Amino acid sequence: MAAKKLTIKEIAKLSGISVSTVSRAINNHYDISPGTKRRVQEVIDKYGYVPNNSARNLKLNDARNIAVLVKGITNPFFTGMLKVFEQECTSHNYSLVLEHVEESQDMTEIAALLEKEKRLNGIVFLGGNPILSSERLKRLAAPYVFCSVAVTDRKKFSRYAYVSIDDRKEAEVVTDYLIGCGRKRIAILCADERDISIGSLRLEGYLNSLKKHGIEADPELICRPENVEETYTLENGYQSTMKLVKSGAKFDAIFAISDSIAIGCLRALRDCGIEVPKQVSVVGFDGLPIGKYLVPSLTTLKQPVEEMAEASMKELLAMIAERDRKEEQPSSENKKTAVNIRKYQQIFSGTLQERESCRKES
Amino acid sequence: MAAKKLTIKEIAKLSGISVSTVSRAINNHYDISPGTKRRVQEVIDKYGYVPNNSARNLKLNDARNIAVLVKGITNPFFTGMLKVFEQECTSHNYSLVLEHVEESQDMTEIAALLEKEKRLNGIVFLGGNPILSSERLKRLAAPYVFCSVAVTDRKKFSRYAYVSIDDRKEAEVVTDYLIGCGRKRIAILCADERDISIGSLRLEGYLNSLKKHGIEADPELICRPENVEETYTLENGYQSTMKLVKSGAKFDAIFAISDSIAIGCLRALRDCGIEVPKQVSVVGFDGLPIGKYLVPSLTTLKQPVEEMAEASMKELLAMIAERDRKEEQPSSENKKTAVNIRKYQQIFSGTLQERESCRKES
DNA sequence: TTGTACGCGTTATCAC
DNA sequence: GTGATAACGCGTACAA
Repeated sequence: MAAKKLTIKEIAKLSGISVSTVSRAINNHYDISPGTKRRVQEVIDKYGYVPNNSARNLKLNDARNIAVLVKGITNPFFTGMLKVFEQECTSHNYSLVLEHVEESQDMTEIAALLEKEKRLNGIVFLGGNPILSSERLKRLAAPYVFCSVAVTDRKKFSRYAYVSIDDRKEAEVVTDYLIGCGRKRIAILCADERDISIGSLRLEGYLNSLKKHGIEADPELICRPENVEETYTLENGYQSTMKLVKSGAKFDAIFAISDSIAIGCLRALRDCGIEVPKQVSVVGFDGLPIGKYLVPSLTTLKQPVEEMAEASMKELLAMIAERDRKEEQPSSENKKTAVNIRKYQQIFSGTLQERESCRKES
Repeated sequence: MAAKKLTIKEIAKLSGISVSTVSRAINNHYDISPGTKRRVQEVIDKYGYVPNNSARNLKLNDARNIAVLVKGITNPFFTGMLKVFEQECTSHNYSLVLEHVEESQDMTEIAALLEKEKRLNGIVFLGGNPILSSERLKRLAAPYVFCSVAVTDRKKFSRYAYVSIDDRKEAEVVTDYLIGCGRKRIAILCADERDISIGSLRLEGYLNSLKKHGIEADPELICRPENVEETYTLENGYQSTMKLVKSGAKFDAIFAISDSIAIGCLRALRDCGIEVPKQVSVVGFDGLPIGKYLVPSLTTLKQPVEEMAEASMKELLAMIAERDRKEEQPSSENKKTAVNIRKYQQIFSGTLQERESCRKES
């Protein structure tokens, strides 16, 4: 009755075989006879033995852990990615360590701690701003990849692997589109002034487009959240729009820098008796699945989330493999510098999905 | 330059103090002088030492891991909970191991493997159906709690800790409400016939309500998904509604058993030129934040997601603490049976949120 | 208050 | 092809 802990030693005893042979059987070593292997397997199955990962990790110095550090876990934009990360980890026999990072926290700091604590094999930085302590980053032993982090300055990122879209360009596409639809007074629901992440990039794209078309940017139409905890939320979209309407500013289109903001915006316009797209066109950003089902359905710039998540994982796994290879045959070169050497950088393209919230007639 | 691995031994050497004392310093033992403790801390800070968790786990036989097994990770209903789980884990110094379980997979099977592999301290079963291999469940050494799992049969669950709502009752509340609004021909967008989870419970609640009010259930109005991979999705709501409308059946209200389904439904009605709530009232279930912002805003039954997640974690942590206590002072009783002995079971109440998608006039 | 020595469960290296 | 044993990094009983 005493629930004796099942260890490899126990299994060895029960099967009348030495621990080393049992270990060989478990790990599919080449130098083991099919017969003994089968015998060991039978005992293992019978008692339901599962090796202790902690011991294994300690010995192998490999925990097979991949961490995903995400800023804003409730952001639906990340939800679709999370599933991909989880699947990729599982299929490659890694565990996914999910860590939510507060808005105010430094991702690199948490990563540094986590890396040592959990012996991470790799790290995905998901979302957030590009305030990177390159000092700390340099010290990370594990390969890492930035996914959907605002690449404000490519030079600054030149040493890192990242997967993202070109926020500036895509925001310009969106604005171009609105202008092409005949809109002249385009408001933007953007981020806080202190934002130095995708918020500022998308604003830049908007401004670039206006400039290109000879339209002067009107400060009245640049709406920033006030006293709002989180930018990319329904509530912020609602409040910002309300404020815009109440300001009395004239506008015939609104560019919301995320779909969540756009959805809140649509509701606010409705509450103000403003018809979409008859009086005002609205465009979102992200391409959340729900956009298609809204009334009116939401014109938006779709990001290829699954593909981006897949690309991130693929690259991370490749970097991990590369590093393992390097470590096996240590050459004269310094290992440290070789870790993130691939510098894989992929900018995905978004696609504008034209739907009801935007009217084309000028 | 050689990146020597930082171990407790290294720190000991660098600070001229023995390993055990360093260990004591790290773990805040009582029997250490403030002076040496400070000295050790300085060295640790200087070199950025972080203890190796694998070794620690192996020694303590405690990995401080809590696993969340979730069926349908992309379901927005779970997203809000995930954040709470993550926060609770972090604040109690546990790591969250997130594991997505495929629709067809057996959660208990995965739990059994994961438990041994990761030396889990506790398990949260999130969502999914109540097909439980009680044999396997009994074998789980770690405490576990079911969160938002359909409690079809309280007797069957009497031995487990769970947190949920009374799906049957709440669905009845929803249907009662529609009837109270003067609706007589109420369609339900429900789950597949094989469903034995919340889908069937909510259908039961619907049927109970009709019966109570002397309304005969019309098979034409019970809409089940066809060839749909996932039930609780926007697309399923859309398709089911389209089929209902095309069937020619007459109805003046629709009860969608989840908000996602309801949102798809609203869009389908719109595409069919059916006005909500003028011609048809629509009610959802779950209380997703987005419901408030839809046009029309969605009447729905709100589940207290955060509270439910908090309650689940609180209970799980309590069970873990209890078990630790028991193990320290092993009495005559069998440990095994004591593990999940608390049997904490909490049924939360939902709240009906009345909004635009439902009209009250009869 | 501090140091020494052992063991946690596993894998790899070496004999046989 | 198989078995004995050292080592991974840490915490702790025990000795000092």
